[in-house]
Amino acid sequence: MNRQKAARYRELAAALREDVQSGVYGEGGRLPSEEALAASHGVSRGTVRQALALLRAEGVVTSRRGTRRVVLEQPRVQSFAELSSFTRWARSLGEEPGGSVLDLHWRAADAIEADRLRLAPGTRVLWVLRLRTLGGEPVMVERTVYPEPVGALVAAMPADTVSVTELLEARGVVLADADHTVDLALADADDARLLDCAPAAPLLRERRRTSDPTGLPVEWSEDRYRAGTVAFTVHNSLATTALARTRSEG
Amino acid sequence: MNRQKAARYRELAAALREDVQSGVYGEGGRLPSEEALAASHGVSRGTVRQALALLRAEGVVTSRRGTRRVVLEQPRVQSFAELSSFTRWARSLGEEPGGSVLDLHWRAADAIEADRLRLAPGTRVLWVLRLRTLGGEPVMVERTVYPEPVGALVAAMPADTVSVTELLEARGVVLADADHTVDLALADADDARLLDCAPAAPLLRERRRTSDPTGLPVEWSEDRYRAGTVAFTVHNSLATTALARTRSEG
DNA sequence: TAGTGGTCTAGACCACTCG
DNA sequence: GAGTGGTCTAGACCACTAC
Repeated sequence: MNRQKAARYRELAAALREDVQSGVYGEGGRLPSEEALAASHGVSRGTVRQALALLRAEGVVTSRRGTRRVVLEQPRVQSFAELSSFTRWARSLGEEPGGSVLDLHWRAADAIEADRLRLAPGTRVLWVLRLRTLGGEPVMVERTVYPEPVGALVAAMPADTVSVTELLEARGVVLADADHTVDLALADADDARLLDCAPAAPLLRERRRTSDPTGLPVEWSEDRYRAGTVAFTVHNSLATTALARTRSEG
Repeated sequence: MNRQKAARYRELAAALREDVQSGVYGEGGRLPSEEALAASHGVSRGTVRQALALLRAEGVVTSRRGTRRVVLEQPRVQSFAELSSFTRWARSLGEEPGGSVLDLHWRAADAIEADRLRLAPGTRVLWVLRLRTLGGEPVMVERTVYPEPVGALVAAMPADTVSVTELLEARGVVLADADHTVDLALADADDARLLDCAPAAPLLRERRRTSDPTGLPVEWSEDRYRAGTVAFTVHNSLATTALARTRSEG
């Protein structure tokens, strides 16, 4: 099928991640030197460094010239896959994701949509309105726009499709990049009705454009979360950054 | 002073970033091959790859096996330094940052603060309340807690210090990692008074812990932005992620 | 001063894209 | 099949930390 062997450095990163998380070195403890890791895992120092760079980006370890790497507090990290898919995210939380398509139709892209999807205004796009639930409770209203080829795939999906993202991937659509903007919005009439909140109630809004490996936009979405249901967390460092979405602490 | 020569790959990244942004390759255009860049800049391919990895993380270019790298839409990227400092961020926007310390005192850390700063509960910490303005308009209320050594530096600062972060850095405090959580909060009485909004008005909340290169927490802060003034944006890809804060469009 | 991570090189092979 | 980026190696030197 679609299998391929993982790179050595990814395997190594996974192994080290597990060691760290099972407390082999202890929080605040020190990792072995790169040289030592290279020897003990039978790879070159370069490969060890690639693996450690991943852990660094995830906020699992620090790194500083002159000293061994230090184990940080356990971060909550999500893979790109979990971020792209509400369904995957919910499952990784151990919650039951649900959702229903409330509206779906083709229409001409307005100026904003065209800009976001890098299309000419007026190009045909598929517009979809979905309600997302977590354990049966309504949590988020999702308004998504798909360009022509992807939209056709979405439109052809059964009405009760649980995860659009997963099905798209099964159809060969590859998601590689996403731009998220998080801010605040007020519930409109639809939001209020669907999320069971007051009109003009504050919602956490995430707008997102996802692209394939070519840089071609695959979807543009505006998601509105009921207050207190989610928070977005980002770990960032001098070198790199990692995004996650969490269940709000309330 | 504190100067040091930048690494070759960072210089190269800066040069390429500039080329891309000045449209040398055009949006959607293709970069020269790694081999070609190595030759033309007189470095090895490894160094070129380090430089390109930076641009990849920033969302400036894509990368895919088998094809030249493609120029993406211009992303708004912020350095870690701009994210750590309200003042630097404001300046990079061309806006005039302002701020005033409204309250500042030593006290015993409560359970939450102790946890966030990885201290024992009851440890002495410095608590600071600040109002931040952009072009004279109140924009954000900042409640920050500093552990002992850093707190002493902050407490010793002149009351009209513009940028606490910059002054801390000048005093030798190095910021290396930050964890951000973005969600929604409702204005309490203080917020409402300071931000000139209604009590219980929705605000965009950012909670942040910043650490030094050792992994030792340096500050913990809860910032509340008036609705419509800022948004947080994140670019993330299969490999990496980059965070930014933007002036809200609304 | 010894040990460590950061940078850089030179070369190799592989997996993938595209004409 | 030619060209490209992804992975991996082996070795070198440097900057910094900590003793």
